[in-house]
Amino acid sequence: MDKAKRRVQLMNAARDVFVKKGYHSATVEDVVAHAKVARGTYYLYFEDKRAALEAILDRAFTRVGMAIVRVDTEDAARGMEAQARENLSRIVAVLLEDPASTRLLLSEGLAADAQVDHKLAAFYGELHSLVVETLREGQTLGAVRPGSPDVYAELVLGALKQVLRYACVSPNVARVPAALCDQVFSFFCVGCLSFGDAT
Amino acid sequence: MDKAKRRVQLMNAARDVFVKKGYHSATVEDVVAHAKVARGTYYLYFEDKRAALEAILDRAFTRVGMAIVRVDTEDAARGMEAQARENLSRIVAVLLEDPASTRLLLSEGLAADAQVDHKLAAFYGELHSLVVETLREGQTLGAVRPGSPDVYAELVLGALKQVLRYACVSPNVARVPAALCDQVFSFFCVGCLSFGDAT
DNA sequence: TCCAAAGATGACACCCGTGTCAGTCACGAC
DNA sequence: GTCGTGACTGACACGGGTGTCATCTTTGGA
Repeated sequence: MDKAKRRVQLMNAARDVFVKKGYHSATVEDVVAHAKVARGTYYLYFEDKRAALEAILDRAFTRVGMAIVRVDTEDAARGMEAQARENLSRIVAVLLEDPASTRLLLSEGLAADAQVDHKLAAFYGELHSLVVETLREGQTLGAVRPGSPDVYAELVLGALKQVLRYACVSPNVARVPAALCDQVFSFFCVGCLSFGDAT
Repeated sequence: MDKAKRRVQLMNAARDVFVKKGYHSATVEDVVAHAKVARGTYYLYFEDKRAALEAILDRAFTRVGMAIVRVDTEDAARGMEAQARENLSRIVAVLLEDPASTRLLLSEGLAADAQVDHKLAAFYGELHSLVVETLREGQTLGAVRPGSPDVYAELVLGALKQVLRYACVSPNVARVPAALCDQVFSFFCVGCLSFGDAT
């Protein structure tokens, strides 16, 4: 088995173990047991326990990054709404492809190692900025309602994160990603309450 | 200093330390140092490290629980919209009162101890059920748009959690809770995108 | 003033996970 | 066949955090 393969094998074992037991309760011993490999082997591929988690997250970052395409306001052929909608389904599709990694990606907070937390925070920070910028632009074009873009960004990202976490945990929801995306998108467009316009 | 006071003192010290260093990197030593007390004293008030976190969360659960008032569909004097809005501001107010505890409450996931995670999951599970039930009732009354109540519940809770986490971390946003609540409520009512109705 | 009881202390022993490293194994080259 | 290289192994030593407990301190009642 070549080096890259083994590394991936260890990453996937780590991913599964981390999801199952939680990063902290999981031991390197658990990981190598799951990968059917000796403890020493792990350290040939990763510096320490954290390194595997970082590798898993980096892989997830890359995947998500590739799924995001900036909305082109000039492209008349594909309306902004359609582009936004497609972005959403692409992102959802990518994240549901590997639910275990997604769960790790979404377990932000006081969770893991300080260094990893920092990395996650940076990722979400960039995401936040991207969304804020997009929303701001949308506001000048009248496609986004007035209001603080920062707050909107948190609302949108939070809703999305939570629903994806939910979908990754109870996979029956994830059976029909299209339906999920539709409801999420409609939620962003018209909310869920039908009281009069509540500005 | 009486027993109850000291217990609260230790809880608050633990809360601050846990938020600052993260639950796992924080040691009991850190907690007692912050509380200006000896290590042994801690164990007079809590069985182990986890117990303090559990106590903090229990306190937070209670506070949130008291802030939630079931919407009375019969009460003509106070419309449902007003009641919902008041619920929102009450909850936000309570959570912003003690940002540190709130951050711990919101750090769901693969984070802390398995037992604590279980407790948190149960709390959010109940919250989810409550929201789902409310939304379902709202749908029969035409106050909630059609769509899966489960998905709506996750979207609403996720958005709320994220925006509150944000407010607890960067307190400048929390300066005007009323404005925050307004934007959140409007988000739930009409979304943030103003494309045509996107069902 | 003295004593008892409750509260507080911190040195200590234990545990458990980590990371290392000297040795084994498998495989391809000659 | 045998030699060399690179992957793999797992026993071991180390470190750091936990929880305990024998001892000290404080308080308040007699």
